[in-house]
Amino acid sequence: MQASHLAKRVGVTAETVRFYTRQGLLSPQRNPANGYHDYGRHDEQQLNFILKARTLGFSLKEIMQILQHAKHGDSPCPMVRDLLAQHIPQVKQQITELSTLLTRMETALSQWAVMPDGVPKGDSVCQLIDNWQQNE
Amino acid sequence: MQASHLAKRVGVTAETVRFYTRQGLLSPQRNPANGYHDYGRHDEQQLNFILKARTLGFSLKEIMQILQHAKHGDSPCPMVRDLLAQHIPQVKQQITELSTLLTRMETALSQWAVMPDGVPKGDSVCQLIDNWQQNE
DNA sequence: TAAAACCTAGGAGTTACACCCAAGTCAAGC
DNA sequence: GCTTGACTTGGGTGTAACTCCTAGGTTTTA
Repeated sequence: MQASHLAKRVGVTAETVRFYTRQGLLSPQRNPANGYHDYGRHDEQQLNFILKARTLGFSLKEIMQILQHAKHGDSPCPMVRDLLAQHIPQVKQQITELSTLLTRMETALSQWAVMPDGVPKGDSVCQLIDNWQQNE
Repeated sequence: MQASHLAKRVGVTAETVRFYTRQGLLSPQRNPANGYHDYGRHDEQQLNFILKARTLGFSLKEIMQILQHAKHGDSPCPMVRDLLAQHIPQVKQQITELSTLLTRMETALSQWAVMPDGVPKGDSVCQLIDNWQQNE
């Protein structure tokens, strides 16, 4: 199976398949006739694994480690649990930060609604921002 | 004023000051004696502007455009309002995506609590992920 | 005077791809 | 047999906002 064929089957671009291959996340055999990558059932399974792991927030680097663990015959499951447990507070943190940012943005926009535009003068660039106070 | 001095005054690292300078966001004069950057009151004002804009979610590229607008003598305020208004739905979208991810992660973790670790066999890498269903 | 602490320009590393390139391959139609 | 189009390959670039590092020059301090 060629890269684009596998890509279509699992619903990603051929670029992504080639990228994962270059990164060593997929290790297809070669077609000796032309040197093309030859993806098989195992590669498709592994690609699906990668995509599910991505959906759960694992990075490619982490997925690589999981795959290598598994190739050694070790159960990667404890590592997978640990990583996921570590990710959760990080995602919460990101959500908190973005929520704070959103509030800040909405507050600023509503404050600016009643402020006039100004022409830059002196060291002032934009009075909306220059005079904006970070009151949280 | 040297980079590290300005950096301390506004509360960023000297690296950041140098980075902004290289990017053209700051344009300090030069000390003719040694070729060092010489930051003045205007640069400090502009750096504070950049940092406030960053706090409001503006990218360096956008800040660059705002600064260039202002340098032309045009009021950047309408652009600033527009950009901020455009950013708000994007941030909301990010929050939504992260919240979905968080739910997915927490659901998986709790489901996995009652599943045993498995040793990789056949084309299976990690049964936790392999058998994980994306039911949302 | 020598070490410590600064400065400079430039390049690399971070993430997960997307896009582009030149060169080779292959199936189809004429 | 030949062209055309669609594929493949490896390798390189670009993305955001820095941080870190290098090599070489400068300034300050003991």
